[in-house]
This record gives sequence, C-alpha cells and structure tokens, in this order.
Amino acid sequence: MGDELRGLADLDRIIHEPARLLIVTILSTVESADFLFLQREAGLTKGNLSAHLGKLEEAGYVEIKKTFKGKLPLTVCKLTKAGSKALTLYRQQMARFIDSTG
Amino acid sequence: MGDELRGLADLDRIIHEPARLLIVTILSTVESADFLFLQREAGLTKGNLSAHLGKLEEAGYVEIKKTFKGKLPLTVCKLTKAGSKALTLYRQQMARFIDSTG
DNA sequence: TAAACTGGTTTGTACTGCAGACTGGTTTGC
DNA sequence: GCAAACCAGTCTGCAGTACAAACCAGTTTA
Repeated sequence: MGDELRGLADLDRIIHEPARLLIVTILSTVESADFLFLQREAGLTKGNLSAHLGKLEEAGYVEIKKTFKGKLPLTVCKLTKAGSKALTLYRQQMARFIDSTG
Repeated sequence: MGDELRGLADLDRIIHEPARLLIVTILSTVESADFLFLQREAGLTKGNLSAHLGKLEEAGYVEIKKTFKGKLPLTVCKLTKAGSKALTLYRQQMARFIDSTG
C-alpha cells in the first residue's frame, strides 16, 4: 500500500470535519468574516457555528475578536497563519490521496 | 460561494471517516480481502476494524462472507457496487473541492 | 413597557470512534 | 491429555463529537 493511503490515518481531524472545513475554507478567501456572514455562507445553525469556532480557536486556527457594531455585539473571525497552513496541508494530503487512487 | 463548497455539507459520512475511507480504498484495489489482511494494511485494531466493517456492511458498501480456512474462521470482505459508486462519488466531490480552492 | 429582534452561548442528547476485555475454537508444549 | 498460548473476531465501556433547541443580554420597534 502506498504512503498516500497511510497518510489518511493522520489527517487533521479538526480540519477534516466538513463543517469546519467549510468554515476555514470560507475564511481563507476573505480577510475576515463576522459570525452571521459565516452562518449564512456555511448554512450552519448558530449553536453549531459557535461550537465549531470554539474548536478552531482552541486549535489556534482562527482568531476571534469580539467587538461592537454600533451598539450590537459583533464577532469577527480571521484565519491564523497556523490555520492557513493546516488547511493547505490538509488539501495536499487529500489531493495526494485522490491523485494516487483516481 | 461556489457549489464545490456547499457540496462539502453533504459528503457521505460513512466514507468520509478516514479509517473507512482507507478500508474501502484498499478494497477497491483487490477482488476481496480477509479480515487480518485488512487489519494489517489499514493499521487498525481488531475491534475498530470490526466496528467499521459493520457500518460499511450496514450501509451496503461491503459484502461480508464468513467462511473457514481449514478449521479457522475466516471473514472475507468485498466492495459492493454501491460501495464502489459511493467511493467514486466521494473522490469526485473532494477533487472538485480541492481543484476549486487549491 | 411589552414584544420582537440581534448576536451569539450554554445545555442536552444521540452518535461515533477507539482500545481493551472477552469468546469460541485450535494448535503447541510438556 | 491437558494447560497454556494462539487465532479470528465480537462485545463493552468510555471519552469525545456534532447538532439543534433553549436560553441570555442587550437593542429596537410598536
């Protein structure tokens, strides 16, 4: 068996989860994004998004800044260097797998 | 956001799990495989492999035949048509995602 | 001032993956 | 001949996960 397959075993589970893969991918295309924008784009419930952002922040993949837009709270999310790197690595692993088996 | 991203939301979770992706990918390269061969190739514990095979069988993605090799039990696994199709679809979705964002 | 909305967080539940304990049978050592 | 080790798997318990619904603090609208 090729290494591409063995590589599957150590995929980054933080990134591998589809909802989070969606989130980080969206974040990778913008400078930053607020909570509701992400919710609409990703099609997630608030609770779900909140939880996933929590994990991504804990993993050091996104930076979350709580501010205010006028008087309303506003949560702004931004992919970190580490997050960007993790996403790139993940895509490389997946691409390797697909190329090797497709 | 492109459809490639939305597509992430409905990835086949049965296939998406790395251990199972590994299993079905291995099975896609051989006519059939017995339990211990799969265990060695995939690097999984017996318990783990047994559970995953159960799910794959339940999903209709693998066919499991219990026979004997001499006097010892032997479990032979084979990818079904549906399993092969599911794997192909999964790879297409992933390829689409990677191409669109890479 | 009450009702409805905004922008989220916390809670509860059901599912999942995983390793280790266990089972039924077989071969080996003594 | 029988105990110990081994083979081929399954079952069990636990820790972690995702998800939606309930909740909360504050703000705008009626």
